[in-house]
Amino acid sequence: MSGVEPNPEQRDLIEAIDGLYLVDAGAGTGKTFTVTRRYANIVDQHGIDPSDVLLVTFTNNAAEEMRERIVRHSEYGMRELANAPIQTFHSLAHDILDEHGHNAPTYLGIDETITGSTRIIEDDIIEQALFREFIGQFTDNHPEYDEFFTALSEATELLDLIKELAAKGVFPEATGWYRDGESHLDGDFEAFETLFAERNEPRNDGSKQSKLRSKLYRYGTDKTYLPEAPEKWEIRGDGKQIPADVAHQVFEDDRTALKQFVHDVYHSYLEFALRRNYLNFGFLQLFAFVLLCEDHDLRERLDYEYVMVDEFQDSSAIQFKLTLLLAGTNNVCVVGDWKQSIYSFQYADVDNIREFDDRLQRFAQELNRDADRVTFPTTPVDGKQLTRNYRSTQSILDFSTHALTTPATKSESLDVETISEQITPLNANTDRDHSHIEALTSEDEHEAILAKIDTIVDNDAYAVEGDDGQYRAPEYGDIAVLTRTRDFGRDLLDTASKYGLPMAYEGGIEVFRTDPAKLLLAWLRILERDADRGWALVLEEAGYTIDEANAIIDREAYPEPMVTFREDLRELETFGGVARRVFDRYGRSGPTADVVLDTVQSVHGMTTFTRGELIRFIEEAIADGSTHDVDAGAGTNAVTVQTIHATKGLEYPIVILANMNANKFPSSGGGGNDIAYSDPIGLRQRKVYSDDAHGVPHVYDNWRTDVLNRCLPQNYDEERRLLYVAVTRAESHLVLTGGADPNSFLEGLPVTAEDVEPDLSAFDPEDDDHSPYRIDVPVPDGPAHYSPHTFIDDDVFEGNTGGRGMDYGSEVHEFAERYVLGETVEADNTDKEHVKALIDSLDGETIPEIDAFLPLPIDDETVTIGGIIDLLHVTTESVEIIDYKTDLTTDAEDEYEKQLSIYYHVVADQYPDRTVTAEVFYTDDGDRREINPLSKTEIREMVRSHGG
DNA sequence: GCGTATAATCTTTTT
DNA sequence: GATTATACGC
Repeated sequence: MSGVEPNPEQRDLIEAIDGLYLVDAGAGTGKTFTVTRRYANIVDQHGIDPSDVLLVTFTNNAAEEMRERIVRHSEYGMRELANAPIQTFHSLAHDILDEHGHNAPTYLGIDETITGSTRIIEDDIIEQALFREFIGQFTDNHPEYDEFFTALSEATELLDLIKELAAKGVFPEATGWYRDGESHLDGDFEAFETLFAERNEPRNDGSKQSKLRSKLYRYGTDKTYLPEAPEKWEIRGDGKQIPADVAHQVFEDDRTALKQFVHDVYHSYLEFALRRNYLNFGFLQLFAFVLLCEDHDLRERLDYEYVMVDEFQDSSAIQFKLTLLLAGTNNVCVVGDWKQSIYSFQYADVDNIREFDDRLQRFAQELNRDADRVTFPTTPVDGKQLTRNYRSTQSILDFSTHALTTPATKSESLDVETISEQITPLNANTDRDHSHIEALTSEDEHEAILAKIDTIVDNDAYAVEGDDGQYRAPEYGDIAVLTRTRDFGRDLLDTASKYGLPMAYEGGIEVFRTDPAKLLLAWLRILERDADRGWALVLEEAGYTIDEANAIIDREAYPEPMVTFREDLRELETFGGVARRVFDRYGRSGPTADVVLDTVQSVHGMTTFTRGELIRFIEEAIADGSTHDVDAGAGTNAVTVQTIHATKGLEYPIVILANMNANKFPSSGGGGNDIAYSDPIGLRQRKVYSDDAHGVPHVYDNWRTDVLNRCLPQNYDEERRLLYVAVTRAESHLVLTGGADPNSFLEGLPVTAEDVEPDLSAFDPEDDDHSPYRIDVPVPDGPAHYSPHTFIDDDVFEGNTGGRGMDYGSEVHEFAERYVLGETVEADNTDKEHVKALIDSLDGETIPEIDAFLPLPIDDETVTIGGIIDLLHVTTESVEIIDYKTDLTTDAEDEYEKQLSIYYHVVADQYPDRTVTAEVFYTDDGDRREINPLSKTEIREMVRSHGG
């Protein structure tokens, strides 16, 4: 990070506060620093107050960081800035609607209102579930649209389309489209024709057919077209190009019915959402835009004296327009870096920054068509640059520019010169440049990465700069592995844990693909119809072999405790309750389980799902791989694994860019939607429903859309920008890795990949996660209602410490725990020696200090009794519960069995397949005594008689 | 050696 | 759906 004093470029921007600015701020150039100082400079002016200055960021975290840093450098304190408009577009839109948006929907002919209780749906899969419910109603009410639904493979495609239209500013009114929305749906023939002509140019000086003609080779293959569709030879022509008039033929199509259909779905869904009292992120911006557009008084009241937008390359069309509506003067400053625009799937439009001037004029004109909405002059736009990079060495910066000019496929040709001209070169702030920029490939890429990490850690050749400016050998925490896909990261994490290398995954994970979710799904399936698939997983989890499980399922002779558990679950009224009980039983109380629980509970809260529908919901969530953020609780010194998208804005001394493999990065393909939209071609349907000559319904493919799709060039620019983002995270060293089939990025970048055979002999795979003895015992979700000690007669302990002091017991217990964990501890008294001898004598696995609890239905309530098991001795056949008794009481098993019975049932319920025993271990004389566990009924009696 | 036709193989990111 | 590898013809 830059020092306390801004450099001249930064100072220039900090001081230029009046007027329109487009700032090209490359990676690591101290953007946040400069923006916060500029903000401080603006509010330090006489007569300007934080409420006059809008500062937009794209994440809430970024907003908070900005706020904190401004506090440090302006005369304002946190309290004064707490309500200042430093926020995301979404939260700003939310605030505006909250305060003034009650009737905003009426501008679109919707009678519903937005209230303080209108919720914001953040979870995609929940919105999808609601949307399916909506579509169910819609199809019932609109049989006239049946043919569109017949041609649609998945209803939620319509939701994606609606979100895209909302992000581009295309909204429906009661009848027709808001403002000039419809023109977007009709596309732009001229723009299309340009693309078409480009794609249709013959190659190799006219000797080779055009790309377009080559692509149309498969026209009609595996397709059914209506009879009036042209033949393949008519479309392709007989020369090197396809006939020019094909452009007209495919573009001109009657889209009236399709537009009407999309309009009605869109408008009804807006009504549905408001009726159900929710909005998604896109609708938030939609209504804020409409409100600011229509309510001139409000717009003038709300507008800001100064507007700054950070990370402008991440903005969508609607956000650009919102910026214009919110600016009261031309004191508008947008800051960003087109090279880091990687969020197009979130409707970010890189041309907002790359073609800033054009868009500014066009949007302002559009908005001013019927009223003066953009009241300030939109020229001149002053360009500024930040070119001093405080993050990386010069060799990494030089390397990074190649990322933007490397072909993504073997055949892609790029205009390297034109691209290079658009890149503002960055200069490293440091003269030191000892960077390793390396590449490797290996059949076993995961192992090769681990071996590489092992080479790097503690190696002075890969020295990194410490906090004190001194160079030191790297540690695990200095390294980040970045990947294109989550899957690769997760697999790598598994491999790392196998070899005991500290590694943590940060970012969203596919929560529903995790263990807790699968267990929940299994039990829901069992509840629903004793489904074999459910039992199979539950039995496997309990340690049954596949053969044993199959036998049990065939005979429907399910283990007693499991049947009891199933009946317990039946009693529960909510899905959240079922989920909680399942997670409790399996001791899944981590953050992942929490997220699953939250999601299930909110599904229950927002929808009217039956159990069957919930099962389908989870199945779909698994299939979708929908993700949620989970707090992974990363270790202090561990290698970070992230997707490239998740790593934006961060930096690491050493970056390993992994999974540089064909078909992975960049990924190829991507299926077509049944209803698609793009700027030049507008709204299109890919399939058309029609009756054939015999009156039998058939779905036909739309030949026009088939040709149109092939006219749109495949564009890998964003993949290159992703590559660029990954490379520019590195401060000092960079390693690129690939597998057996490396991609063309790895082959095209100026670095030679060495093929390696990973040597992992240095690793000691302790592998305790994969022990055959592994056992998980349920841990309490909160404080237990009772400790087992409650039931033990106090007289047993009375005066039996033998003068050794009250802490003696804890000392022995602690010794035992540490000894089991393999720490070096000294047995300095006879009790400890006895404990040591005991532990040494046990084969299999020993697990110390395990929380255990037993939920026990008693009368109308569930009483939970919980405690800590001192030691579990586990083999593949048996589990032995051992409780150390350090007091001098002997022959007290009758009392101790009350305590150990609790533990016994917890473990026995969990592992019906193993022989479970419980015993006390008198540490004073090393005597072991097995107890006879009380039955659950006896325990119930015990609790009742105790007054519980 | 070059161009065209055909078959085989892969298919994501998240505020 | 798109790329790449391969077969085949000129």
